[in-house]
Amino acid sequence: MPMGLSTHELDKIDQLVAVRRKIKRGDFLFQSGTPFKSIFAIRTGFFKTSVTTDDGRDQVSGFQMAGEIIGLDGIMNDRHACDAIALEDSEVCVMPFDRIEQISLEVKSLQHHVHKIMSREIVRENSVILLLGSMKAEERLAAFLLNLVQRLHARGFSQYELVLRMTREEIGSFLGLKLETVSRAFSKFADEGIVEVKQRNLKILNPEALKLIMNAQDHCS
Amino acid sequence: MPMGLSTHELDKIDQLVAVRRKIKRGDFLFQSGTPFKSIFAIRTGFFKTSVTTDDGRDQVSGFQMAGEIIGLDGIMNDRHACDAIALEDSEVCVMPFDRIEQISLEVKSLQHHVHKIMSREIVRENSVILLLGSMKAEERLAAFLLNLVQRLHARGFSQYELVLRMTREEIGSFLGLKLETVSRAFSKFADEGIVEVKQRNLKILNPEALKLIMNAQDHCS
DNA sequence: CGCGTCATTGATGTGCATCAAGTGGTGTGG
DNA sequence: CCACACCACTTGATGCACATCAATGACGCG
Repeated sequence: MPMGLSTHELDKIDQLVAVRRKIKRGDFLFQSGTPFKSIFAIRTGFFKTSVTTDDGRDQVSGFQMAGEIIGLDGIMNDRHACDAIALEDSEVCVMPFDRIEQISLEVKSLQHHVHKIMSREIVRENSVILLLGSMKAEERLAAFLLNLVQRLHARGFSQYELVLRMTREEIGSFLGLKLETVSRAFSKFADEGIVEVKQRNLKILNPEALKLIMNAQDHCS
Repeated sequence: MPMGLSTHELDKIDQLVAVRRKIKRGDFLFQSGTPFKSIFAIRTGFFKTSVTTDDGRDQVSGFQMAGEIIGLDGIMNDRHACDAIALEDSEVCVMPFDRIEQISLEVKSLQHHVHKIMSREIVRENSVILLLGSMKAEERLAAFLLNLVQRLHARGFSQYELVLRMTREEIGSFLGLKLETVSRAFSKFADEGIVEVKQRNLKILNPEALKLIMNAQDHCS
């Protein structure tokens, strides 16, 4: 959250985060097509967002953890453009977007903060596009794991150990791969001593090797 | 641009678009890593944006035409996160972002407009992610062509004819395919009488067929 | 006119999807 | 507390879509 605010400004911002909401594992935080009112700051838990085509194909477009913001896609059109589903019991701060805009008129740093958050989402999606468009299966998984552990580490968790909150199928959907391919890549990494996989518990033994794999850069023009 | 403004508000907004800049074909509008100051509204011309990994891989992340906004990725970090290159001689309105934020504090509708534009970019990227993650070559090309012609049509151009401003390789890069695959897909569409391709001039003879191809939905789970 | 760039088309290879069988962990009801 | 069913996962065998390699053709520009 933005720094260097007066107490008056802080009061304003407090009004935003007044309402909280608990979401059970497997439940929707919001669904594509439903009216957009608020964005959400994840307090605890873990979510996935997924987009759907007219013809029923769908794909995981991101995983979100505590401290991250979800729902920005709804601003345009006043309707949510993706589904958000809790992968574990979670709690979010409900932040009505019209309130945010109103307070942003008075608190300049909040306005800028909102812009940064939206820009960050654009940049994040850019890197997903890059991943999907130009990386091979193992490179994708390596990039995914490094990204995940880096975000967890920034939140005070271990730099090497993590619990995957999603299934292999959901990882595959996010990475544009089939679950079998994800599974095989995990096994290969494990064989090579790069990671230790026990169910959804993962230990990264050799992060440097993962970075090398991610940057294979051999083939693609 | 936002509607229903007072003349005073319009004056404010006029201050934004005072500066224009011409970009020659092949030149950068901005480069990844350079300081971010402004976003740009394309007045005339055509651009591509491309993202790059540390190891030198790069990919086209979008094509932008007149009336579209470019540069939103730079807000976070105050550095551009992608390259923007003109595919033909172009002209843009330079809109200093700090000015936008300043005026947004006074003109509520402008603030909301900015949010919508950023949200639209997020939604657009979501659909690119969906395309890259779950569609086959011909489906991708069909979706690409339909999207392109739809945007051109919204700008008063033909619903069926267009000139491709980019090479096959750039299309391929955007779609996560090799140029040969793009070329073959074009030839296949032409054989089937769905389109007429003469170099970069394209005529869509059967838009419905393209929509069907895009929504093939047969295989993928 | 000749060269460079872009595009087409064919032949071959390969990475991942698909299909299929089997394992292990978890939760439920007897 | 155990038996059963279910689901997530692993692993192997096979096939196919697209990449890769290579040769040729069509523009456009100096």
